[in-house]
Amino acid sequence: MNARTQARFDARARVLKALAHPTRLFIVEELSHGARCVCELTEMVGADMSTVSKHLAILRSAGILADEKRANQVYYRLRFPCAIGFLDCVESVLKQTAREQTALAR
Amino acid sequence: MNARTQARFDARARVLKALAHPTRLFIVEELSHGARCVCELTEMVGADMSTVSKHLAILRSAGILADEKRANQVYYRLRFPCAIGFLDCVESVLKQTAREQTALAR
DNA sequence: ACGGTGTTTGCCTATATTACCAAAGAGCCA
DNA sequence: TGGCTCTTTGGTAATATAGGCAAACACCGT
Repeated sequence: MNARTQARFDARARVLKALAHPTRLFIVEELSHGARCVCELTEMVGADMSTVSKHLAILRSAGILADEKRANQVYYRLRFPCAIGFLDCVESVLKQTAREQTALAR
Repeated sequence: MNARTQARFDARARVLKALAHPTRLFIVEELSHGARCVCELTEMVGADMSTVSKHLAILRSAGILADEKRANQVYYRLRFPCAIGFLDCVESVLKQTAREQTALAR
């Protein structure tokens, strides 16, 4: 794998890594319904606000979210709705795996 | 976020985490062209075979790959071709980000 | 059974990630 | 301005991930 190829896959992996966390996926799903501020997301996630803020920063710097300041609140929104279609594929992996587990248990 | 929701997102994150590594993405792309044995992939990746084997094990246990023994070689194949359409979305994030970087540099 | 090839596993070290608390910033409004 | 709310940043400890080497395994062909 040459340097150029390596760089291409590094970039892709960076985006996926940003998504590869339960809390961040939850946030992405929630934002697919519309923009939310940090305090709303913190409430829904149920973790420390600093923790949620860091998760948001990770998603933003990966280019997945955009932020916008309104008064003294910061609203985040999803920049790539395809990130959701995305998760449908993940869902199909999970469903299939579950089906197989059931089959094995029989 | 209740326990049930948590579990749902944990499961999704597990699949994404399996994909979130440059070498593993490279493997997934390569396998989208057909099954390959560990030695072929090792050659292409250019890392230790034990390292590649571990990456394959991660992808397999996430349900993304299936393995099949032929003679004394193990062939891996992609179980979810949608994992590729998947990456198209990632690509769109990257392209957009690149475009913005260019705009900023002007 | 034996040697050889291909693959996986165990062990170890280096590095990365995560979560919380505490403190610093930012911006509104009285 | 000063205080208040919302958000981000820094520090830290616990945990997870990654890669290579060496050893174990698996299976073919003689």
